[in-house]
Amino acid sequence: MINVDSRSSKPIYEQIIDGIKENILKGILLPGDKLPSVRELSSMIMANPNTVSKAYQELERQKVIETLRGKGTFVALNFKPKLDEDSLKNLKAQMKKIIIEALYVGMTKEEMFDMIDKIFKDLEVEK
Amino acid sequence: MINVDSRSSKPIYEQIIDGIKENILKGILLPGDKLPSVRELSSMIMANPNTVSKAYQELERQKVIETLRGKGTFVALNFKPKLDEDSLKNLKAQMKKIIIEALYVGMTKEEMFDMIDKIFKDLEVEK
Amino acid sequence: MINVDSRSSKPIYEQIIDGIKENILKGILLPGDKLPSVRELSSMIMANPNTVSKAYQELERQKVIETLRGKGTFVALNFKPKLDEDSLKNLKAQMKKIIIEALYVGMTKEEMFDMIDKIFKDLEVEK
Amino acid sequence: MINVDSRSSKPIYEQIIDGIKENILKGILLPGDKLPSVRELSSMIMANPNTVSKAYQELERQKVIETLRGKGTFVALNFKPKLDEDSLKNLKAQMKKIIIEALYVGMTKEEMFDMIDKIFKDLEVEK
DNA sequence: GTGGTCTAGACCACC
DNA sequence: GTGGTCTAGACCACG
Repeated sequence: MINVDSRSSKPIYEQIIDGIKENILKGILLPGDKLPSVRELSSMIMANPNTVSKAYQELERQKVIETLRGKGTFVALNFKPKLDEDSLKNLKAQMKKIIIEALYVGMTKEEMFDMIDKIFKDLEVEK
Repeated sequence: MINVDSRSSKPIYEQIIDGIKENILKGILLPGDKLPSVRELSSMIMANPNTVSKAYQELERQKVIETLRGKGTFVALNFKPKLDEDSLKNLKAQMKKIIIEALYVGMTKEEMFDMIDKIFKDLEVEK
Repeated sequence: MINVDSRSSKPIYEQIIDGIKENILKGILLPGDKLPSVRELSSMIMANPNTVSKAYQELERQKVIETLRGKGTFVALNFKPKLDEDSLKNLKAQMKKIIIEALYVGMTKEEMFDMIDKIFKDLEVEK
Repeated sequence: MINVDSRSSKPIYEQIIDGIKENILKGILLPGDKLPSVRELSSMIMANPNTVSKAYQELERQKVIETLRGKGTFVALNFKPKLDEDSLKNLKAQMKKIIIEALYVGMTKEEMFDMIDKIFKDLEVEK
């Protein structure tokens, strides 16, 4: 379900966060679904429990998941996206960087849009 | 010319690398142009010479710039982008992450394409 | 295991790189083996941690070693040599220089081939 | 006659030294031949006179060339190669490094010997 | 514990 | 003047 690559330069806790968000977007995880416990997930992906815990905490901070004390962790029921200026600016900066990199390895604008289209299709597989 | 934010979580040397690449793409820096010396740039942006040096060395490794022995550092004359598989995969992964983030703050596909268009226009200012 | 001569004109970080590559070729270091940590190696060879770090980063860039986040640095499992034109040209230039030097101190072609054979034997000690 | 690449990481004065030695080995320059003056050569190869001067001094130290005061610089008449232990050790170390590099970009022993043969043929063109 | 980044300040080779 | 290397010592993110 979640792929974690300890060789990647991306921190493992970030990989977990992104993996869970991706599963929610794809509809594999639905609002109200129970997530594996910290211990379960940490043994599934061979990671340190502290690392999984950090990811869950961050997801909870972002209100993507909810912890019900004693019952476990669940995909939030009423997640409302909020588009604040800061995150928009941030996204734009990151996107800009990627575009510059892409131009520098020789990709054209068309190839980039194709790539993005593919990513969108990939995300809608299960919806 | 190059803006560096020492409070950003992005390493300073990366900001330098990205800034220079951006200036080249925009046509502000042309092939053959001399870059400020390590010491000059380091004092311009209030950073340590070693930090600037690291950025220059990485840019040279990528063949974006060239150093002429004892004369200084210059924008490479014949930069040839080469699209290797690794960097492509990497780009796609980063793009995916950003798209997921964008969807999570409520952006639509159209808004994303708009944003990308704006970035492209921004990069062509001087071309 | 790794000999470093601080009086040599060859930079220390290069000596580290070459030493590790040699140990891998000889089979003293096997794929997956853990390398000493930056701090360990730096104290072993009486060098600054930054110097060792630089060597490790260059080896990682060449995909000779891999770092696992927070766990340490390891000999890469699946190293695939790739023969690009640049490095080939470079090798030939270096080889030419050495041959010229050798002829200048009076070595014959045969003596050179003998020397090379010896080097090959030396590298296969543990294989 | 002598090719100098200011982009190369090899110091220019070394390129001059190697270039002259190569020309002598090839027979393009014969014992007793006059070399261009420092000023002539420096303007021919677009280098700083000091750099050419340094190269000539080093060649003279190695007894490869001789300076006759007021007359100019000449290829030495009676150059005798001397194979001392130090330079042999040095050559072997350099050769070892190159061989390791070559193995690391995937060359086989045969390909290396082929490469060396080609270099020898190249050096004997004019003999 | 691990490696990654940065600073301050030094020395060197090269041009 | 230029960049390249090294040291000493600090701080941080990550697991």
